[in-house]
Amino acid sequence: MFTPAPPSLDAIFAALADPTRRAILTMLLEDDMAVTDVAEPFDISLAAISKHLAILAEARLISQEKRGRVKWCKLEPDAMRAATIWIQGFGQFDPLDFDAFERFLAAELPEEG
Amino acid sequence: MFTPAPPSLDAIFAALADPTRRAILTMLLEDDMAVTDVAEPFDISLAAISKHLAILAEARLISQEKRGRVKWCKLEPDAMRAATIWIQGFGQFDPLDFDAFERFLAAELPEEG
DNA sequence: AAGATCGTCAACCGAAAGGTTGAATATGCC
DNA sequence: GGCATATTCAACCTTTCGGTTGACGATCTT
Repeated sequence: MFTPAPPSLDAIFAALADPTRRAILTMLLEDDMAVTDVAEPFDISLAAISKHLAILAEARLISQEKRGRVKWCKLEPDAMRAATIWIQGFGQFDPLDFDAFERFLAAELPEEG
Repeated sequence: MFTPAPPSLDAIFAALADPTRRAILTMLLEDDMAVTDVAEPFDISLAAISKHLAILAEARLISQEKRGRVKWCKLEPDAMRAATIWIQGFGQFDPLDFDAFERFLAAELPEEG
């Protein structure tokens, strides 16, 4: 198809809900990567990684371009921006207990590396 | 438990991945609501809504307080903020094709009301 | 006390998620 | 051509998800 359907918030948030996929996105922040290289640090099969990448691509969080036998994966920030925009539709949150928030982040973020 | 576990990004994004739950959050933006009133506009059973609310509460996107026989649901923006913070860890996205982005929003947002 | 209302629980269901393995399909290299 | 590499496909399995229904425990009302 020439004009593919826009990614849904369903697809975007669902894609982001999996820790493996979030880790993949973080890896792609560094550089574009081939599927095999994406798979390398994980303990799951290459086929499973391939599926994860398909889900990320479906949500348009990444794009995939095949050059030769290698399929390159590239971060596509637009979909993530769409997610934040939706969330920010919830308005200016009240200015808030930043200490508690920092503690929350300190506890949460190491989980992802 | 006195200090419940912090919500995981897994739970937050998974909670946001469902359109019914996003609609509920949007409703709660207006005002705190009782479970029955949350359920009213939807075509699914009260039990199903109750489960959705439990998932939102587990992710700490809402809190629930029982007063009398009524359980009040209240938006809790911290978890959403955590989600945006994670996403924004992806850095300053390149300034971008706003036309395309506007078109994307026009196509996507009506779905949620 | 009786009856209505609010909400959850428990058991069940079909579909989707996330994983596996083995075969298949391209492509690159000698 | 023949072999190795890169990736996906197909079939399968188990667990989770989103829904249903009916019974139940609380709580208000009369």
